[in-house]
Amino acid sequence: MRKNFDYHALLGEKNPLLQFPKLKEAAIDEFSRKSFAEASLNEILKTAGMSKGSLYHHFGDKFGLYLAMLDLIVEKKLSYFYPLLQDGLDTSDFFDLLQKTMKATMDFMVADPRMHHLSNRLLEESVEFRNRLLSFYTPDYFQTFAAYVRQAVESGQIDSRYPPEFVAQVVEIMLSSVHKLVRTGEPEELLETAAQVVDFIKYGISRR
Amino acid sequence: MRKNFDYHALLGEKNPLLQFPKLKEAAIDEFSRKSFAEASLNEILKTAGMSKGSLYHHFGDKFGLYLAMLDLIVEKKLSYFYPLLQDGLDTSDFFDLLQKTMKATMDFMVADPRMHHLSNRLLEESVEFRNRLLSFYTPDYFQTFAAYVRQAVESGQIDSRYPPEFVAQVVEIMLSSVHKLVRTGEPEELLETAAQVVDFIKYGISRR
DNA sequence: GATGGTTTAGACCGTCTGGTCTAATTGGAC
DNA sequence: GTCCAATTAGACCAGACGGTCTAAACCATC
Repeated sequence: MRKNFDYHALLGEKNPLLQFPKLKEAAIDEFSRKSFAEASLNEILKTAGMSKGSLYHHFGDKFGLYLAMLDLIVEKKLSYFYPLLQDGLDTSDFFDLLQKTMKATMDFMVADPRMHHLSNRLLEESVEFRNRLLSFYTPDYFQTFAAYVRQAVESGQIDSRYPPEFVAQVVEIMLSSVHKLVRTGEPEELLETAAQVVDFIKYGISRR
Repeated sequence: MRKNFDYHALLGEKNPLLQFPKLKEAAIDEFSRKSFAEASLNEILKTAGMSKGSLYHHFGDKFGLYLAMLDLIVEKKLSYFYPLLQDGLDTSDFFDLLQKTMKATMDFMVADPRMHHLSNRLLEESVEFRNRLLSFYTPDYFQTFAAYVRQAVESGQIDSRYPPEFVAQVVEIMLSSVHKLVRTGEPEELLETAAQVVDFIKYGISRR
């Protein structure tokens, strides 16, 4: 934790990473392959052709670089979901919402698998590390499916024999595992697989 | 890679780790919390109260220790599945097999969550590392569900609209995610959750 | 051109890493 | 007790790590 450095200045439009494209790429590359502790700052700097002085001047420390990078990724990921919310989405049709979310998640994953990997890798970091990152965002910034699931149970779309938390977990497991289900990444495959996954979540695999 | 050291001697009944219970515990602890590269050998040694000389004498290097530990874990995990195979299991009933596998996986996870974590963490290691480990086992040692799935598709238990590989992947995703679905770990909860998961995989979550 | 803040370069620091090596200790065979 | 191999202890090594710091370079303003 560096003194006299305001990490908040790294977020949003003034994110200094926007001015260092090579650093951004090098960071995403390294942090998607290794955990935060395992990733080598020296390696990132070498790849990006940046000096240590510059990095510490702009980002404070290793954590600052990670935070700045994550902010860009989060923004990128959200950009895949904004269209959904604008297109007059009917959030009362749970499975339609699920299918669109699944497709958006796959699009994001295919567009840059490194970012998808990085998101999943973050979930494996220590609680302290994740909490420290979360402290820079408002609590409801990352809303999960839990709310919609509860709604869908009440409206009778989801069978009430399952506890809502169970369903929410299952949905999140499938969303974070899309990379294991997509093969080529071609647009038509994504559409088909997204439909298939939702179909599976909806009706299961037994013969019908 | 250490010269003149036979890693194969670490496996099976003569696994030297069996003679160093504290080392075994320390290793499982560290390797379940950190990746192979991230884990600290010095920390393990300190915790186990063992000297560096001893470790390198018995295990060759860090990799040897990991291999020996993994061998014990694999054996432990298999011990949860042997009973299934012996009890005159009807492998033609896919969903019965699935439920028993699910329950065994949960039992294993609850008995020692560190081992379950470690198995999952291994899947995140580099391909080289995993291949190096796999080279010490016969190819069919870790059989997946793929064969049974294909069988179940042919016998009409699984809907043929899904590609068998898709179903196999989905099953493996759920099996590796049991820790996200089990809460207390009490025996009755495990039974219920195992049934619930299989029910979900079979029929989905839609109202019926 | 002079001034002064911003940015960059990279030598350097203490710490930790996995691994090596040698000397001391242990323990069974005779 | 003697011998010798197996085992243990831990000092030591080179290299990598994140981070600090100072001096140079840059650049806008006048």
